[in-house]
Amino acid sequence: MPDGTQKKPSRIQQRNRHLILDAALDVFSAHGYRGATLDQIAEAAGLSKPNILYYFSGKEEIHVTLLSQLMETWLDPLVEMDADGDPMTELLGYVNRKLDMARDLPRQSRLFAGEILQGAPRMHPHLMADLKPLFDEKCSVIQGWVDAGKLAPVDPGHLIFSIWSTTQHYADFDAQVRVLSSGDTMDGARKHLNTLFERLLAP
Amino acid sequence: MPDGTQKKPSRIQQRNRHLILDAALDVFSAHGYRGATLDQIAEAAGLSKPNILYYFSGKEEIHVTLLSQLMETWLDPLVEMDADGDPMTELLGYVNRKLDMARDLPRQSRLFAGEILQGAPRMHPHLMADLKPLFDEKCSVIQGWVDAGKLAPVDPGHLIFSIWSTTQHYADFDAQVRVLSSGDTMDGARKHLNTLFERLLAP
DNA sequence: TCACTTTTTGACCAATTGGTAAAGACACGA
DNA sequence: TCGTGTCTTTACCAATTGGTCAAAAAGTGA
Repeated sequence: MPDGTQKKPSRIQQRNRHLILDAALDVFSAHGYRGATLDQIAEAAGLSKPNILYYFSGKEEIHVTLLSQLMETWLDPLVEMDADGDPMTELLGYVNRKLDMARDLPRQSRLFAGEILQGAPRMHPHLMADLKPLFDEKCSVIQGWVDAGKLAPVDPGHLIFSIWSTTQHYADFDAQVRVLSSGDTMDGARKHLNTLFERLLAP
Repeated sequence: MPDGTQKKPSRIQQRNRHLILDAALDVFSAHGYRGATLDQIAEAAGLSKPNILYYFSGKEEIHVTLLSQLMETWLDPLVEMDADGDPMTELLGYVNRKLDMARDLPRQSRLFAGEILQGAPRMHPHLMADLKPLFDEKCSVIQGWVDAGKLAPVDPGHLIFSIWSTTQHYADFDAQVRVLSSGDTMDGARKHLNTLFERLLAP
């Protein structure tokens, strides 16, 4: 088995681990943890099942690896929100970055949503360790902006929830959105959400 | 087996079908379709597995029954939105009714979310047949309000998406919300969402 | 080329899962 | 009380699933 403690993963190891994780993202995001099978992942990756288990110790390790990687990507746009910038610009920028992610990384969004939906059994520690402190910090920043009169009074926590829910909706509920709307969904969504949060936040 | 074509389901049939559906709602909403097992449902219902299959022809029929029942409940608050009422009152009323549902029926919300998240494999027909016409109708109503100058210009479809996403977020992402907030979440949510939509929609 | 390591595979489990068959327990009107 | 239809259980499948193992194949450096 590939020794995790060694420094240099071979070219082949890098390629195959990447193939597996990408295939697993497809399968897990489409069917959920329990609904995904190693056979499906193996076929999507173009490898045999035992070969997959040569690179990962089991189904759960693949899932956890995916979730860990996801956490970084997920927090990134929020990290970028700058306490010293213009409040409205920063917040609308955050909204638009989240909307970009819903458009460009829908599989990741659905993987995350599925995990939370089922009570975050595998992600709870990550939420506590990584998300919570960042969330609290950014809430303080927003509260500071409100106190300085640069934003209309708003509950920072619920504001962030609103940004998350409205943007991720277009990835997570895509099947529903597609039934109900025709054509240029994302353009309309962007315009609508910018208006929504601008009107909410203008002092 | 209980003949579905007959008029009178016995007292026992009613009770047991109800027991099964309630247990299944627990299990399906917590683990998703594939993640739920008949044994779990049977145990939660306090019946044996073959006994469950005496009342339902299989796992899928239980799920579909649940989804069909859910559709009615789910559309109800939107049906109630009255074209002849005061636009702002009607829309805020809708927001608050959806928030009530997120608070009182989180299992149903999660069952629905899980189904959509996985591409609505079993619900797509229902969405087309029931949800779509209602959605279109209410979009027209809202557009009428906008045209009459009673609301700020807004895209009706995306407005409805925003209402759905922000309210259901508190049920579907409950695990995350609970990590991040303390105590009186629902009260704060209600105040925040009323402000948000009032500010968006005030002409 | 050869020895040695890394990668891949085919054959195989044990456990779980959705589902069945048939016998038994129960309810209830005559 | 009996007989008939409703309900429940015991015992069982066949298929799927996550995972193992030893051996074969493919690289790799000298």
